[in-house]
Formats: sequence, C-alpha cells, structure tokens
Amino acid sequence: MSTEKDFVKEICSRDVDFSQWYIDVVRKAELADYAPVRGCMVIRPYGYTIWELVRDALDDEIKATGHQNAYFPLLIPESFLQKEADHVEGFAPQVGWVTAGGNEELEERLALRPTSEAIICEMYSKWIRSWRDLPVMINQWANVIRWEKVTRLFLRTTEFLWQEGHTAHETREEAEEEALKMLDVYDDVLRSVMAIPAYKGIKTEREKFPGAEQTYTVEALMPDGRALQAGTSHNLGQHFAKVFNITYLDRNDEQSYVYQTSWGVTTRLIGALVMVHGDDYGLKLPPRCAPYQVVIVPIIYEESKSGILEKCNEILNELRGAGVRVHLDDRDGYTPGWKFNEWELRGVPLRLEFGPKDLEKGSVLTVRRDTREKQPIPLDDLNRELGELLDRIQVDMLEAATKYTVDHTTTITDRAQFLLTFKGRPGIVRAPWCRSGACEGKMQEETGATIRFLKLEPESAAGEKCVGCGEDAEHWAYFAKAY
RNA sequence: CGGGGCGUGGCGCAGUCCGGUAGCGCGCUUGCUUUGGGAGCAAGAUGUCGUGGGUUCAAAUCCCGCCGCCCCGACCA
Repeated sequence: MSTEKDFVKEICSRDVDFSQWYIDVVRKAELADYAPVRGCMVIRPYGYTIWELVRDALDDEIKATGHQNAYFPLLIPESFLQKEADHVEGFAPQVGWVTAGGNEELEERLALRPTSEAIICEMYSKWIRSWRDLPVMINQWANVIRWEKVTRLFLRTTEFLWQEGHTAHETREEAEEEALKMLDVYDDVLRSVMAIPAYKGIKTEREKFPGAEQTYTVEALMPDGRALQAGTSHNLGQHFAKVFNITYLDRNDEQSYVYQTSWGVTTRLIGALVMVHGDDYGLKLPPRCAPYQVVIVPIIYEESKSGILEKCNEILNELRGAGVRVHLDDRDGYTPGWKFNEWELRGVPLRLEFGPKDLEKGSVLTVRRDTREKQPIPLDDLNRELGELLDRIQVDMLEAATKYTVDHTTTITDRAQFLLTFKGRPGIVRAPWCRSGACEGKMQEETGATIRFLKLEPESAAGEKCVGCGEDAEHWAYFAKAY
C-alpha cells in the first residue's frame, strides 16, 4: 500500500516548488488555461463560476452601500489619458494601443483601458452641475488590459476582469469615508466569502496609486511568505477633478471641485484563493465560493446499483431544494477512488459517499475537504447537518488561514536582524520606519521587500530606530516581499 | 528587460553528446470483467519532433535566427 500522497500524481508538491504547484492546481482543477496570446488566459467554467460567486456577493455589497452599476467604453482617446501627468506616467509602460480601424490608420490612437479614471472623469465633468447631483456613486464590472512583462495565471495577466468603483463627493471627509467604507466591504467579502484574512492598511507615497492622494489596501499573506494586494481603495482628493474640470455649483453658490474615490478588486482574488487554502491534494474551496459545495459519489455494485442511484438522486434533489450547490457524480467507468481524488483536486468542500452499507443504515458518509474528516450522518437529518457542516468548514478555513497569517507576522526592531530575516521568506515583518521614501527604497534594494502598508491608524514607533537608516523612527511599517 | 532552464501523440518523459525510417508510461476509443481512496484483460487510434532557414545522400539529433513556456531578479492589481 502506498502513502496517500502518491495518489496525487498530477500536481507538484507545494513544498517542492510552490510556483509549479500553483500552476498545476489552476490547470488541473480546470480553473484556467493559457490562451494563444502571450500573457492571456481563458477562465474556464469552473474557475469562472468561482468568480461569479465572489462577484455576485461583492456586487450585492456594492449595491447595498448605495452604488449603481454602469458601463464605460474599452477604448480611451490618448489625449484623455494624458490629462493627468502622474497617471499617464504610472501607466504608460503598460498601455496597449489601437492604431487602426479596418484598413485606416486612426488620427488619434486609442488606449485599451488600463483603468477607467480618464474616461469616467470626462463623463463626470459633463454630468455634475450642482451639489444636488452629488454624490455620484458608480461601479463598473469590466475587463482591462495592461501590457505586463511577466505574467502568471490569475495573479498577473495581460487582460483581467475587475470591478472599479468611481465616486464623486462634496467634501474631503465624505470621500475619505467612502474610500474606507469600501475597504471594509472588501475585507468583509474576503473573509466571509473567500475565507481569506487580510490586513487593512495605508500605502506609502511610493506604493500608492498614480494620481491618488491616499491609497488603502487589503493585503493578504500567501503561504510562500509573500504578500498579495487583494484590493485597493483610493481617496483621489480633487486631483482628477482639477485635471478633468469636474466642477459644480456648491451650497454656497460657488464653483467647487468634487472630491473623488476609486476602488477595485480583480480576478487576482482567484489566485489568492488557490494559494491561501490549497494543499498537496489540490484546490480547497470554502463553501461560500465553491461551484459545488457538495459532491455525491455513489458506491455502485451491480446488484444494488438501481437502489443506490435512486437514493442518490433523492438526496440530490433534497439538497438542491434546500439551496445547496450539489453535484451527483454518476459517471460510469470511473471508480469511486478515482472520483474522490478528482473532486479533492477540484476543491469541493464536502463529499458524500453513499453505498449499500449506508443504504442499510439509513445514513450517508460525509468527508470534509479541509480536514479530511469522515463522519456518517443520518439521512433523516441530512439538510440540517449538512448546512451546519458547511458553515463550520467556512469558519474553520478562515480560522486556519488567520492563524497562518498571525503566526507569520513578526516584529523586528534590529536592522541587522531585519536584513538577515529577508534572506528567507519570513512573511510579514513589522518594523520601525522613519517615513522617508529614500529609506524605503533602500530597504527594497537591500532586501527585495517593500512596505506593504501602515496600519489605518499608523502605530507610533517613538523610541525605536528606523530599520533603514538608524535614525528615530516614526511609525511601525509592515514589510514583505510582494506579488 | 537581464540571468538560468525547457519545447518530441492530450499529459509526463526517453531518444540529441556520437545524424541512419520516432519510442515508453499515463490518458483516449471499443468490448468484457470490475467499483467503500486513482481497477484488470484484450483490441485500437493519435506525431509536419515549437518555428524559419542552413549543412548533409540522410536532421528530433549538427549550425544560425525567431517564437513560446517556466524559474530567479528590476516594474505592477
């Protein structure tokens, strides 16, 4: 008898080569595949369903917080993009261009949107006339194009799907409140739907969005010790309003510029989901974003086949009726063992095994994907027990991921030790910082790590010395190597 | 964009050094037996060896160019 691990022949072990493991899982679980164009991928039905579940949950939250969806065009005239200097400079190397329509060269080339600030601000300047028009709270679900040099499935692709919210307000305070509110929404969806724990924080000057006044982030730690920005929310101040001339007559009968925000999350979240929860058996999905929450595997012997299948279909219909996303794997020609491995690889949170023994006992065997724990439950009680079990899996997965994140967040005050620590993959390191950008750059050169965030209320590091320069530190910063 | 590695049936690889009619395992198709953790037997199908050129009687193999993928570094969600 071989060890259990030998069953997973198709994917690289996570400890052997994390990157290879990630790619294997994404492809073998049929989340995505490479497309013919460099850096582009096809999101396959199983992966897209996960995206739909996350998207729908987030969309509900976006609407519940007073926003409406709209759609702006993919093509942006070059002159629009160039209105905001920092913005252009930030995105210039990554913009794809349309230079011809049919056989005719265009007079002005058109950018494939890398983000929609330019086109949306242009429209806002037309639409906003009075303080009575404010706030404007619009979100769009769209694709964007960024010509990346190095791409990885879901984590960084030339084209990706995202949601971008763009709001305009009367006051700085209102914009600030909005930016922070949406950060909370992201944090909440990450935790409650994807079971991904994240730190909410502020980006430094160097790391913030081109053209933003303040950038907020939800930052999650991956099992290879690198941090991943899972979502961003920007307080844009009046920067874009001034450039795009978004003015209105305010309550004092004077022309004023609006205050704006923008915020977004992308299909990168799927990459985070794979990494945070997956193991050597493959994908591991939390119930709330699993295409199938439950898979039923019938154990078929010739003499009892029809009875087993009949009962399995009853179970299927009962669970479906209760709103569970459930699948009955009644394929011929695959052994139960084969199916067990396949559905584990694809991350289904809960498996039900049903065979002659269970029929006799009036129960069904449940097997959790996260803990691999097996437990028979009586058929009479199926609905209630399964609901509880799925809830528990969701909670336990968040807890496990949270424990990992906390365990791999360490505080270091000594410069030498700081440098040494980043020779490895220490996860997130909390260290004192003097707040100078030069120092930040130097640390990046020395360690490869960047400041991922400061706490929303930056923690005073009075009395400590900056790990970069040794001068008096101001605040605690959170360093990590990043995706 | 720099450094390294790899491109051979769907997948994983051997063959390349030393040129001589392309192979293995898995998967796939059909049939029978099977089915509680990746079943067995039998019969089958599947390749312009990434691509373009060159050398040669002869190229997966030697030479040059290009493309793609992966890993490690600089930029980004």
